[in-house]
Amino acid sequence: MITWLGLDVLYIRLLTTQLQPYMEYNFRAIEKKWQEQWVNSHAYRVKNDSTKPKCYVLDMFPYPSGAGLHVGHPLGYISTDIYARYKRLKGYNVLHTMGYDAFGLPAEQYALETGQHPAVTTAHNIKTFREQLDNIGFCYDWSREINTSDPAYYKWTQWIFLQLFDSWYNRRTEKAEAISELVKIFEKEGNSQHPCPGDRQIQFTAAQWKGYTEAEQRDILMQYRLAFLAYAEVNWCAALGTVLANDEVINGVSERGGYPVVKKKMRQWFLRITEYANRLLEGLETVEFSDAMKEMQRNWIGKSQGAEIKFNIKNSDEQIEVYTTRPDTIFGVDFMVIAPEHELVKKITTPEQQAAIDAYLEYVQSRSERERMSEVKQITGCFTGAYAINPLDGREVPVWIAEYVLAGYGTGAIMAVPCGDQRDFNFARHFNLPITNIIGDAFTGEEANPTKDAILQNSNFLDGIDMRKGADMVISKLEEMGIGRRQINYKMRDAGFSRQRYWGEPFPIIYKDGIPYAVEEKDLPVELPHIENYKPGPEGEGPLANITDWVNIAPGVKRETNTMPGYAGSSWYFLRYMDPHNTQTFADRQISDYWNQVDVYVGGTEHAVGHLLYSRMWTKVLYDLGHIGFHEPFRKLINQGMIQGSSRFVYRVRGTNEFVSYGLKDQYETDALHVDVNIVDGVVLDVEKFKAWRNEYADATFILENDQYICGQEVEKMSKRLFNTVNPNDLVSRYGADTFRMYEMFLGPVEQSKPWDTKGIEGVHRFLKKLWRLFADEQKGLVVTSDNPTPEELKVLHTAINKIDNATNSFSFNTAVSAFMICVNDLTTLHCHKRNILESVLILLTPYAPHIAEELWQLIGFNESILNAPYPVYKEEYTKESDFTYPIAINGKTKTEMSLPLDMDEAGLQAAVLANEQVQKYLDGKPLRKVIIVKGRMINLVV
RNA sequence: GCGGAUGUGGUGAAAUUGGUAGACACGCCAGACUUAGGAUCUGGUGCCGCGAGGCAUGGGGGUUCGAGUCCCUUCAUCCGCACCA
Repeated sequence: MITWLGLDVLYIRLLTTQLQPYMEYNFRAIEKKWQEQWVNSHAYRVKNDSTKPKCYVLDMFPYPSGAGLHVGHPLGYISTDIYARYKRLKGYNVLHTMGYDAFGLPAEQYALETGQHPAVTTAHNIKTFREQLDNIGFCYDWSREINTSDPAYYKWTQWIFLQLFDSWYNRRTEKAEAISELVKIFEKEGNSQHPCPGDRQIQFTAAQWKGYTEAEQRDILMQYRLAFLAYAEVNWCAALGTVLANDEVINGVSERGGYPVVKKKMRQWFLRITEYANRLLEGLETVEFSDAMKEMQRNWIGKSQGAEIKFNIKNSDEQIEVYTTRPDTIFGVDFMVIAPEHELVKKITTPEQQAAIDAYLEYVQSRSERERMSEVKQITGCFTGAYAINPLDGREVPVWIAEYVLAGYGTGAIMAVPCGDQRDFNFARHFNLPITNIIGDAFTGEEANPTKDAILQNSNFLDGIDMRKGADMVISKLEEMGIGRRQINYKMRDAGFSRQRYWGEPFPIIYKDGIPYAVEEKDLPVELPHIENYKPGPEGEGPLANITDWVNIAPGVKRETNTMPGYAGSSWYFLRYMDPHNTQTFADRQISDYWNQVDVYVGGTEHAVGHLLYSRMWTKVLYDLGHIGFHEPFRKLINQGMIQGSSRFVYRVRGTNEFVSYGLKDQYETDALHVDVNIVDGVVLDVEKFKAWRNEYADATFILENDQYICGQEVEKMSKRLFNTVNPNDLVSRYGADTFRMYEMFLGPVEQSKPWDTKGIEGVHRFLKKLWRLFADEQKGLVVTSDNPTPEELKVLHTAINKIDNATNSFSFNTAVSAFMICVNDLTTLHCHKRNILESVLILLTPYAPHIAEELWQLIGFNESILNAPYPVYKEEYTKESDFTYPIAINGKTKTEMSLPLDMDEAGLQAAVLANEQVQKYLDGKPLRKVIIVKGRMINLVV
């Protein structure tokens, strides 16, 4: 009987699907069909010229990691995809592209462990990423795909590096200029007009310049170049024979293996980004970044105004130069602190203190910079035995070294004013140093007071003077005495640009007798040689140093063996998309003039100070040198929030293979173990899948509650290691790309971070099915009519147009999705199947759910793709109301409401409200004190 | 320690300029249809209260006729960092 019926139903189903093959929402078939169609018709090819206005919409391109794409990646990609499609419908020529930031440490690390060449794993990972991206139906112009590890791409990364190498920053014209121009200046007038940014001590006349050897001249030029060589400390791990990133060092030992890590000075490349500090700061005024983002960049650049002051050392010819933002506090200086790395340490330490200083230096050597920054409560330091002399009153104060003063900032030395600076105060307390109070009652003796508004005391000629005024007086006095000067300082440091690694861009630099020269342009790219062994070279050099045939070009001629850091390729990739196949230049000037700035750039905040500052700097350099016509790369920036993982836990009873459900776990001694979120439905574990998940769990037993195993949960970073990653492919195959796209948007504002939760996806899927039913009925087939729409239907449509247009334009995609739902719900209630209404709905929907929109568009008879349809225009006349339901409040609390004409004036409204019985009841005869009427908003009666 | 962000129902969230807090969803409850349903549809759902009503946007204070929104203060959570003088 049951079989009979079942077969019967099946038969009818088959019959109907054969007769009306498209009448149910078969998203799998629809999405596959249109994705193929779009590829075949080159639907997303973009031309570099058009009569339409241009719009450049860009994602931060991904590093193709082995873990593949997780649901966090597409959040930003879907946003830009919607925006790009929206702008296209609005009549723009839209550049929307994707590529891969393919150089990086993980691939090299993997190669070290497995012997697999990074090029091979990278290519494999890119393939995976591409498949995952294609699944979601993005409108990228894939003919413009780029890969930073492709020689055809990094040829131009190297070329731009050479532009930096061949340039200097002219502080007079405030822009980068060719080194050859600088040489002409030196030949004419020496460097008196252009003090050396790398070393202020360097001063010479034209005659002296001409007398220098080539080596000497090039040494000097190196101090001016925007890409330059200098010595800097790196984290050196002797046991691993390699240099480590800060991340890889934990508590002074290597993360891998736990070997000791010390600092080692190495000659490395730097970018002189500090010369651009002020322009990077000013440029922020011209771009649309969030205030938070601008604030972070400003803080990173860290412009401060202050003074440099020289202190003599007692019984010595040496001087300590300090930078301070508070010259007004100079009479409150109770001691000096210099960085342990400071070159003066050797010179001024007294014999009695030598042993203590040596011991302290050894201690500092073991401390990572990160530790020195974050461990504030631990106060350490050591007295050098030397005394500095306050230049204004001759007071002698002890000179200490301490790790809280860093060599890289300012002059690497500070004058300590314990009554005004908390760190100095703590230091003085800890070492029992006397504290001079120069701010009277403002200083309690219990903590420092960094005020700028006190009246100075105990301050010699500044007594009774306001601090702000005092600062100026001190600077003038010091300048007069020739021992100090006003100085603007930036906390940003020059950017380290060398990595002792294999998987990065080789430098286009050769050394002749130790002097660096640029590789000729015609010899670019300097290709990364293929190697079999990824082990580091001698003395911490990169693996390239091992390839002697490659390194040694001729006797006395060697290649640079460092490679460029991860951010090299990403600092200019947005330019390459414009003209990706050009072999003559990185991007044709006419084409980059056409596309100009990226109009909207979307990516995570983690790049706030790295990538975004570097790419802004590179853009400015290329602009200065005349290669492009704009000096800020990104006109508008949207920061997508981080999708966090929502981890699930099972609780194993200690020493057994038995797992106890969350609610009962406290009755046992258990260990919490991460379990793959993909085998958990909500918090309910699929026990069978769990057993199959890993061999060790095959025989697992369970203590259930209500016949279910309930998992614990916690929000953590989404990571393969925590088994909380969700692959978009799984969701796409279950619900379709359109549902997935809309669900990611429906989750909340793009900018907001939130844990991933698949729960609500059903609601979005239901919405699309409901939309489908406005067009087609499984039994009756297509139900769209040509009837004229009613005012009510037009109102629903135009309310939706208005809301969705505005929401899309302002990246408020979550509210747009809800507007779609409201629209479809309303049309369903109205039984509206009219093409006049539905056509517009489909166009509105195209950016969000392009596959279903295109399918229905074709179903209702269009031959042309919906991708180029004209965006509906909102007409206010359809949504206008004549009445408004006023909330009536008494003393600010809403008590009732009244529907009144919108054009009624205030007097009329007041009369109508007071005449209302309900209102009279609430007023209860109390005298009216005030009536507040906001037309079209609310009415408030104050009694 | 510094910098940035975020706190609204059981959950994700919504709320132009200060003007009806909780739209839209998820979940849950009840019901309809159905052999069945992880399908579809209808109704309900912030909290307390039988009710009138009261209370609600992390806590406390303030400005205002009116505050999720503005100001002060405080707590919690997340992210970043180079103790930046």
